Amino acid sequence: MRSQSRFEELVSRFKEEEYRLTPQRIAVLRILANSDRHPSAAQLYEQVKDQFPTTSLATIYKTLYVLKDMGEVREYGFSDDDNRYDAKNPDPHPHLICVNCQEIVDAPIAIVEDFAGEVARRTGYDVVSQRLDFYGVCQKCQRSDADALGQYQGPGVGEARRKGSRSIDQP
Amino acid sequence: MRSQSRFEELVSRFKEEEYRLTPQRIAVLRILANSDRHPSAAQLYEQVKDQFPTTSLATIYKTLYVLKDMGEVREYGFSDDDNRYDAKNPDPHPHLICVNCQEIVDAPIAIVEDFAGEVARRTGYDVVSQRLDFYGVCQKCQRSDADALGQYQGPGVGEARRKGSRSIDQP
DNA sequence: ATCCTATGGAAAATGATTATCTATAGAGAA
DNA sequence: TTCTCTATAGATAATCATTTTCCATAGGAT
Repeated sequence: MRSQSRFEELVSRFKEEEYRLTPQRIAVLRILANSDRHPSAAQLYEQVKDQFPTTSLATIYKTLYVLKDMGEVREYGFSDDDNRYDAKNPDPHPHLICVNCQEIVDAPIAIVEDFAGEVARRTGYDVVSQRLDFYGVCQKCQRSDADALGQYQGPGVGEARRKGSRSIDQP
Repeated sequence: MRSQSRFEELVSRFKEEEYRLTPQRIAVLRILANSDRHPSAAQLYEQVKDQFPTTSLATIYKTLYVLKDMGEVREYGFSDDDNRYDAKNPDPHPHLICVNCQEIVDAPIAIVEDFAGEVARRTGYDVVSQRLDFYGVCQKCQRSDADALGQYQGPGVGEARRKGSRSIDQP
């Protein structure tokens, strides 16, 4: 399957760049390669701890640092929540973020390149990357929590949340 | 002019919602209404301090909290830098971010709605908001620093920066 | 003027991320 | 295998943006 090959790809990149492959790192790579949920460092930590109870958060961050350094992971910052990481597909691509269940999934949209080109043409910018996030209510939440949208009051409205409150901002 | 009326609009909103208009808050509102550079809290603080030397950062954050609560400011988070605020136009709209001089300006693009509609149609999401950031080299930097692009090595590549290092990530 | 409450300011608290330090594990050479 | 050497893991402290607390005071209404 594809995610398996992505894992092997990451392993190869580590060897290429002459980074050591430790069990903890392999665990992180495996989770990242198989996760399409864009986990946070803390979430990665929780999962790795199941296999290696003595692992520390620092190890997670160090591994992510290496991956960033190689360009194999993409880091997404949110104003109210901790960073999320996408190593399954580190190239920029649009995301869908559910304002109800907080899930982040990839948006199967290809028009992005045209859009970036249009921006470049109109502004004179040399566009090299992009970030496209769409906030909304996913289909599952539309069914199970029919008034989720009714409670939404517009961008930036509502209770402000602390940095560590495990929720995504900017609806 | 338009920015002046935006300032008055913010003042009216404060009165509407029965928030008190203190000199410090007025200073923050004035800066935000006139700034198209999406300042950080620290940058706002520096400017307000010129007029009110005893102002504290907490006051800035409290004022921003009120504005967020009213939906009159939009908060943008980056993984390596502090949050930026846009109260001039709090509705979601695309931004251009120069990877060289770090300036953030609005992208004069209207197609966004079509794009969001397309996403909604294809994914079944109830899209309520969006965030569109385009990273590139602005025209000024293309002229003054011709090899800025040559040094760019792709998304997520390069030195990782500390949270407080005054630079925007995710090129 | 008086009272009441929201606000400003200072300082402490919080929490994500990064840096430091040391013991150890990995990889290669003998 | 055994020995070296260096990179890494883990624990802990440090950093820094952001939030909270606490109290004196300013704003607005009566």
